[in-house]
Amino acid sequence: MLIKDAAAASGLPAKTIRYYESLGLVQSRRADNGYRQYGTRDVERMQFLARSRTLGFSLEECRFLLELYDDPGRASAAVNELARRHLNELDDKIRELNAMKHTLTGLVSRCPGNQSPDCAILDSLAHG
Amino acid sequence: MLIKDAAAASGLPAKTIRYYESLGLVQSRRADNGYRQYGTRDVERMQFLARSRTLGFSLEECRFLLELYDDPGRASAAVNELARRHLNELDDKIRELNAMKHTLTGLVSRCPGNQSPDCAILDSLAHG
DNA sequence: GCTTGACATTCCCCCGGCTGAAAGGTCAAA
DNA sequence: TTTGACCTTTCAGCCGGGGGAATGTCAAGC
Repeated sequence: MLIKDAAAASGLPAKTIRYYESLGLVQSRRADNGYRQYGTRDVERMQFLARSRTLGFSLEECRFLLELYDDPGRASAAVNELARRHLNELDDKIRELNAMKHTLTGLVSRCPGNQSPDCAILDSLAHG
Repeated sequence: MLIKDAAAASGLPAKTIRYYESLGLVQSRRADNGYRQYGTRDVERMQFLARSRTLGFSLEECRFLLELYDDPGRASAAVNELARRHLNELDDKIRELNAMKHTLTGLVSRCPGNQSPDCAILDSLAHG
């Protein structure tokens, strides 16, 4: 299977697959012409990465998750711990975005949005 | 006022002030020795930028907001429109993070987190 | 007068996670 | 044989800065 088909099968762009290979997250055999060759196993690894990224894990976290996946002697506690840490980061980001949203929503409601220059948003940005 | 004091007064790191200057978001006079000199006006501009960034606006959006702020002939509609667009982006990001959170929360609750290798999180990453 | 330390300057590299472009090699079909 | 769709590598850039090197400036203390 060539990279384009692996990309279609995994959902990762071909460019991203090459990038992940440069980071050692994916391996590839090479055909005689130098083209990368992938099998089912490789595509599954890419899907694992794609799903991990969808959940917001960093590439280093993905690397760790793959290592755990490959290790039959793993303790699920290690996975659980990583996931909980990540959940906390997600909560932090969600809180931060909600704070932005609530502040901005209030400001937008007090900005007339017409042809006059008076604007609560600019006033707030300028003077706190 | 030297850059360190402007940093303390505005909340922006000195390094960030120089970076914003390189982007044309902030100006500076120079003393004879080449040091940047800032006045109240400059610090207010930095605070404007700091607050805009706190609300999640990109630097290009900040540039636009500053242009509007400087333009006495502005229509508040332009500000309102930008703010609403940004609110939509915030909503999109919040939704995305919440989707991650909900999926991951479910997986974490089904991962024992003990010494056994069986783990719903890894299972889900591996097989969807 | 001299040293010390805290400022300041410019410069370029690094982070994450890609994405695009350039310049070329390979291969099947028309 | 030529086209076009693949493939390869390498380099550069995006955003929003941060780190650190090498060097300049200046006030305070001895």
